[in-house]
Amino acid sequence: MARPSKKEHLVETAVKLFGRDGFHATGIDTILKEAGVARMTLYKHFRSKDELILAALRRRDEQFRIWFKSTIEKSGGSPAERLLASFDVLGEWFSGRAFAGLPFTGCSFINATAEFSEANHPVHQLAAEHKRLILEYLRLLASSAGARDPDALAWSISLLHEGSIVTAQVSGDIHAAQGAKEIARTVMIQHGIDVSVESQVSAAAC
Amino acid sequence: MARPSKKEHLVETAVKLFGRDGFHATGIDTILKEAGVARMTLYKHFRSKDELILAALRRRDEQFRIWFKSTIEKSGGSPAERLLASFDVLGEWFSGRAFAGLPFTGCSFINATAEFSEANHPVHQLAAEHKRLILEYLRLLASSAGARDPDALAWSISLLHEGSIVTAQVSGDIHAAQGAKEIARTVMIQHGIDVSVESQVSAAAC
DNA sequence: TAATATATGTACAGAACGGTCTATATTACT
DNA sequence: AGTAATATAGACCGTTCTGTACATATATTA
Repeated sequence: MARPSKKEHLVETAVKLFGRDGFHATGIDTILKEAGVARMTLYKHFRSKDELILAALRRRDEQFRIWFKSTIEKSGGSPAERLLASFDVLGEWFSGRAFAGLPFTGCSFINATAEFSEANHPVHQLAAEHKRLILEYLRLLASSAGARDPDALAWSISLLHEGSIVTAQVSGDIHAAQGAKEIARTVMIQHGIDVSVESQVSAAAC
Repeated sequence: MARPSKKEHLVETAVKLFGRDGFHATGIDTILKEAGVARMTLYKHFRSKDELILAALRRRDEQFRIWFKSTIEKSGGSPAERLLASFDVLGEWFSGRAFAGLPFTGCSFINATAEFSEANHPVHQLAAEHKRLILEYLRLLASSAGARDPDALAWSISLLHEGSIVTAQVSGDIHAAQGAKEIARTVMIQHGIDVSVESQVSAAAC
């Protein structure tokens, strides 16, 4: 039965509830009830709750990175402009307008390391891998943008991302993304990239 | 009994275990056993686990801010140099050399908002207040340093702090603090503050 | 010494936890 | 149509969870 859905729906429900309430606070029963899936169906597909957590995070990684990249690409600017646009995309996320209107509750991977602090734990490692993949994408943009040191620039942008995520999460700061964007602009100039407002305006005018 | 106050010891044990394993994953019994305190002693002092969580976070807030400020002051430089020194202090924290050698497991307040995402929840509000108090201190330094816009500079430094904390936590990046410090230097220059290496060297030579 | 807090161990309540088992229903394939 | 595989609901298991009850013990202070 239901080849096209039950497992998927289960994982997506898990993504939502783990993201909102955390991993330890969210019980199996809650997920099953919300998803409308039988108990044994879960244990047919996953050995344990931990495996469901891993599956949910893998799904979230895929979902987030696809959304993140494609939304940046949609802005359609130069690589340098895309680096800056990444902060606008974060701002969309913080506002709750992305991801089916679900309220922003921070980055699930940062949150995961909060609950699984051991670096060796599969959940923690998955979180680290997620950040690595995002960093890789930023490195590509930094390189294309002609940065003197693409690794260093990508790393800095990533750090600004994390800072804005946490600032929005903890302090509810609406402008966390825009503030971080201004810092990014300064950093990019330091890396020999032209990010003058004029170049952006002219690009938008094209 | 208990001149070294059982209550104090209980709260400090709670700080340690909540910080390491998270709030929901840490049971009352674990804390009681580790602290060597009887069950009823806990419930004499606190109405519930939630109240113990709040007490632990209040203690952590006090402990951390005192350590943070005093360690910065010890560096003894100008306000501008202290803003930069804050990143060295974070680096000490990340390395695990601070706080009785307990391994770094991220910021307990960021972690708290991960487990209590509702902005109205007392735990979340306490976390926000902690960040506010740190920001206030940074504002003081930024102002003393002669920043053109002390609020904006303090906010930026705070964001860089958060970014380095999360980068160290998730990716185990040893150099997160030093990297953030370099960005901070750039930002401070942008705010009209002299942070040339020469001024630091000469200050150190005095 | 007597009075007063405070801390103790243990047992227990009631709910929720992760995970298993079974018996039934539904599907896909021959 | 018949068969084999799989999804279903829900009872059930042992454990752990927070929080309570009670009777005892210890330490300060008057």
